[in-house]
Amino acid sequence: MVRRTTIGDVAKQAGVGKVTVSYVLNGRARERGISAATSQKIIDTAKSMNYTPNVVGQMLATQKTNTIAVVFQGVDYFASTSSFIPEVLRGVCEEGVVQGVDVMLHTKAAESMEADANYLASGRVDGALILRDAGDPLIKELKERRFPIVSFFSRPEEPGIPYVDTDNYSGGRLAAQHLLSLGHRRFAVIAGSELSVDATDRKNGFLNTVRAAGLEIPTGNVIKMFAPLNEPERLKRLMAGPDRPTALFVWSDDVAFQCITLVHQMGLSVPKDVSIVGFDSTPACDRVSPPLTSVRQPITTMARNATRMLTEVMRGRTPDLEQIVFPPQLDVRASTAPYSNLPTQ
Amino acid sequence: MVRRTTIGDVAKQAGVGKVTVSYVLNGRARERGISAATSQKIIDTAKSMNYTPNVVGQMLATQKTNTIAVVFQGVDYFASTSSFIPEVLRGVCEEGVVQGVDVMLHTKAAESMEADANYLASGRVDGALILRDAGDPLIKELKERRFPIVSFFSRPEEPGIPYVDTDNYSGGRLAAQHLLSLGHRRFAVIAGSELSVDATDRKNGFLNTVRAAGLEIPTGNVIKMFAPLNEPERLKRLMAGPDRPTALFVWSDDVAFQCITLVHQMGLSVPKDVSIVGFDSTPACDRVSPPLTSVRQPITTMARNATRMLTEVMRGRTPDLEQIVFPPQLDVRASTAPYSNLPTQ
DNA sequence: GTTCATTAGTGAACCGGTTCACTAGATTTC
DNA sequence: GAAATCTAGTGAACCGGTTCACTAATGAAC
Repeated sequence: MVRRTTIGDVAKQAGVGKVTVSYVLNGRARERGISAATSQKIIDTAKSMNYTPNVVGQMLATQKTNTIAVVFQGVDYFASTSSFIPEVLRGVCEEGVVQGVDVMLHTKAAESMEADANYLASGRVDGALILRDAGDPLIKELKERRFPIVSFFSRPEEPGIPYVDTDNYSGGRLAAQHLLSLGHRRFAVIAGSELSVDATDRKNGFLNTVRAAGLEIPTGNVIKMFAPLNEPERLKRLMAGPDRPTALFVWSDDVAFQCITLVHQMGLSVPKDVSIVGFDSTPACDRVSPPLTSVRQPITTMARNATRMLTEVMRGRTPDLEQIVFPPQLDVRASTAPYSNLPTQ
Repeated sequence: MVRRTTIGDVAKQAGVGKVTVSYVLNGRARERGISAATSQKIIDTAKSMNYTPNVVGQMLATQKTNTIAVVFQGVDYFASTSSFIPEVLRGVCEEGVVQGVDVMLHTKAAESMEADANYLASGRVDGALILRDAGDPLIKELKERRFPIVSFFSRPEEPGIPYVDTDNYSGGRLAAQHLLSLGHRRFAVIAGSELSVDATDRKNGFLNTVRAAGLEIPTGNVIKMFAPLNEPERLKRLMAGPDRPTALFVWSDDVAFQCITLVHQMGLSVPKDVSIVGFDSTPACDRVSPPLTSVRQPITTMARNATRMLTEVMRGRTPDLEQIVFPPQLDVRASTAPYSNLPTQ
């Protein structure tokens, strides 16, 4: 990199003080009573010298970086095959452009929570969008340090933290209602981490709705599974049993895709032998076979809202809403069908 | 945000000059002949005051941000349903952690190339990974400004620019050889942008290999298509014709997925009526039906290499290799089958 | 012909660090 | 015992901007 022209160079060239250059280039000429002639001269000089202000200098002086960080649970979040991540990032980036903030990816292999907190609060970013489990200590720590954060796709345990989320409980209920109305009576739930309030809400929404219909789901039919599938055996055993469920509610599309594959491997048919409902309803649902019925959350919109909310918090305004909770919708595709007790022919 | 403790606060508390604090905390105590006692006192004081250096101050003083930007063609890159983007980002982030650099997403709605260049060269990042068409003026401009860049997943037109890419021509050849060996004789190529050297290489590798086998591909059978599919009609018309191709080579998985859907919609079967080969071989290939045969490039590895290369360029070292070109591999899945002239039953 | 207001612009401090050149005292060398 | 070296540490400049408080010159008011 060659040495860049500084504000001082421009000032010298234009024959004014660098203060004046600063005011003019920041559009505060009128307010400071800088004459039109001087303004023009400065603008011309700056242009001819190809001057662009050094952003780091500005950051230090203004104590603002105009940058936000996106913090996921970990780097393996990027390993998912659904388009959840890209859609989140698209929303963040789009709104970031609107709000004039840059987006930084924070995926440090967090040796410690302290390290993460120090990193974020070290002045490099003005705020952070956080996708972490509800009780994550990082959230609490940052709140104590008064560092601006917005939790998204996760309703935090800690009170007083702004967040953007889907009504996951209703999402679980939608899935249950759909499967019940198709005549299903034996269910299994593939649940996510019990640390995630969101995954838990989905599960509970489903379970309670089924119970309200007078049915029971044996505890053995509630299985915890992540992508990449940790222990497919439990699901396999369950699906091989005599009273195997005829319908599965899976906490995420990504895991649902893998369940389809697994069920197919067992020689069962979806949806003839078993109906499957996923969660997220990303475009990938249309590409799998059979296309996956899934509870949709408006990922990009949610990400945009979270970003806007964060910029408001950063600017010291209390946002209009401290929480935004989106209602989910059910996208019915081909992976669910009416219950039939006819065996696969 | 509360006012944070500065290096001056620590110095005062410890009863030393702030210079001393700086040296000690940067591990240069020995080198500067600071006594062990003083060192320890400073370290203890810093810890007890919860001091973490202000990164922006460090950036300004050292003239280094230890941050790199990732620049895609545009924000719509994030709209793809294959896991290309997350895998790229995973590679970049993983290697970023190793190299100690932060990762910034640059997706400004580039009003002008100048604006992009100014943004990147404004001192906020030390270098950039660029995924742009070969002839993109941004690449040329940044090179002229001596701004450190590495092009990845694209072989730039401009000479002297380090890049990491796949041997796309060979990739096209692999696809052709596979389909030829299956007995196919009538092909179509779904090509990407003619501005992309990479997409063009893939196409040419395929076409030339087919020609070398003594076969011709009518120009009408080479169709340009992006995701989301711009004009599916041409492909539809082609597939409805009497001499419809029995094998398709598609420049990207994402578009290939959509081709499968489209072909299915026409009532044709994959691979019985038509074999399809994609490019990238992302994990999503296993989830679609039929699983997509695809030319694999090691996306995450490539991203990691590009990142490491960029940090070397940033640090003024000429990297060991100015270009890294990975050999592609063919992952045969179920979307390709031997040619048969039996109609679908 | 003072006083007051306006216009046009600047000096110096500040943001929070890093680093070079230098010093004061203690010890070693010859 | 004077010079040289070593030890432990610091002052001041610098990175590139922003902003407050102030000034000097001009014109208007009474």
